[in-house]
Amino acid sequence: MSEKIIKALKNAAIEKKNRQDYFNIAVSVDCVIFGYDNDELYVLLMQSDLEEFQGLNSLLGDLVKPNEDLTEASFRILWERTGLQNVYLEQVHTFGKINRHPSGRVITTAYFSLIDMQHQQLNIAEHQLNWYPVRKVKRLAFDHLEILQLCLHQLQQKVMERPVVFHLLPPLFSLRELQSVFEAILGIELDRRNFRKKIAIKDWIIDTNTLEKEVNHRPGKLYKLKAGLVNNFRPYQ
Amino acid sequence: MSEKIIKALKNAAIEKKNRQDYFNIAVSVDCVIFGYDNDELYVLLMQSDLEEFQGLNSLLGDLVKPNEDLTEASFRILWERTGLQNVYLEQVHTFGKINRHPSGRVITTAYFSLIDMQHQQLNIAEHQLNWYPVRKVKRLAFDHLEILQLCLHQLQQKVMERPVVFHLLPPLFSLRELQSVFEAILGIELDRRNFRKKIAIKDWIIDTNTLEKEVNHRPGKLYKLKAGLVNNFRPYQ
DNA sequence: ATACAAATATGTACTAAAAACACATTAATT
DNA sequence: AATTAATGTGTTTTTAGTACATATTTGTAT
Repeated sequence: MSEKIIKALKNAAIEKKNRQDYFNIAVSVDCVIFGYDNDELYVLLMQSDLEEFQGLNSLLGDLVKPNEDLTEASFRILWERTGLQNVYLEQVHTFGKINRHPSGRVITTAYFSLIDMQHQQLNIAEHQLNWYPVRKVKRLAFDHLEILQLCLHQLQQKVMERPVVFHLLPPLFSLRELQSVFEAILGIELDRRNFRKKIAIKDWIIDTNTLEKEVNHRPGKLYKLKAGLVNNFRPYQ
Repeated sequence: MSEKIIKALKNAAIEKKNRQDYFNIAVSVDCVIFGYDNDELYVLLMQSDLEEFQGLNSLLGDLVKPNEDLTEASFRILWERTGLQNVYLEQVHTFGKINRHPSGRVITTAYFSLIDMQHQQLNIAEHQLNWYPVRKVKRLAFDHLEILQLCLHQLQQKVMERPVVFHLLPPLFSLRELQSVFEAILGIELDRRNFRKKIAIKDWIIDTNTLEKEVNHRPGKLYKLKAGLVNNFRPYQ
């Protein structure tokens, strides 16, 4: 982007008519909010009440405000719709097809977010949000299914390389739970012994010398994430 | 994105005043165009004639038109500025900081592109474009240095996994040239024997049973990319 | 024509990582 | 005390990656 834009913008500031030609694409963000519970990966969706998409669910999204960073907009959405702060967010892709939105030209930047749905208390009811198992989601409004699939794919790519899955778990977790999260995300079964070896090498977690409670079998050791490994947080306010 | 946007858009269509609140972010694309020549990775840059960035170079970019896909916009820029069609393009990231552009709110989606700068004939002169060795680029206008670095990083991540480097080479190339491209992108030296083994396993290239010409030493065999491996092309018109 | 220089071409031994696989241990339940 | 259902750990095998040396081909200089 360069002098061509500069001229366009300066002209736009002067000639109101021209302005319409350059400022007529709306910008939104959409959040794919992943959660994990009981060996299953979930995504948080809302009912679309748009005629065109009657009965379909959609991702949580909103237009970006003029004085708002893209990332800020995503944090705001999470805050407004779920009451959550300090959430892990990662940009994935920007979708820009001309007719992707029935009501006008809207480009959207997709983020995915990982939250501990078991222990974070969400204000789900008041915004008609619900958790759905990712593998059962077959249709969504807009191009949101494509967005969901790409975000899942990106998560799958990343999950063994970077310590991100811990955002889906409570602060203390067993190796069994950790393995289940990986299996839910990757959609495959893993060998327990090899998995533990791999995790040990990564040096992501610390043995807390405490044990699971309230399980009806031999309790597993509880681990926590090593400090200083995660920095992609940002509170909304 | 959902009913909230719908309402906003429908209101916007009716109330002109409101419209300004939603359609006041400009959208641009910026292209990081990589080329390769003589053991060096280059990037195509233009002079910024914006006062704020006097004497600095910038990437090639432009505002996205209301009736234009993001990808189309990138292909258009490449076509308009270089005369090239059938170029490899890949979206990398969208940059949305509020003050990233001195003349107004502009979010930009970055793409990188790989072209064969030795054999494609570019209309470089007429738009004051020049090739610069990537490793020597220390400053750019706007946030373009950050964009360049992220695109390079993404290219580095991708290069061993997917057959993309071939876009930087002519249709026939020697293993020596191929290795040099990898070395230029990754910024490290590779062992010739191990490199060849790795490439052989990937099954990306075919021996054409022809030899290099006009080299003042023993000529190497020429190879070509296997058919059907590349599908991310799109002509602009 | 011969020797030399500069590149291509290729194979093997060693090391590290990944995959396959089995048995002992703990705590709750009966 | 025996049973059940999980946790916890180690070894072998296979695969992939790294380090490394010599023969071959062509052009050039003598």
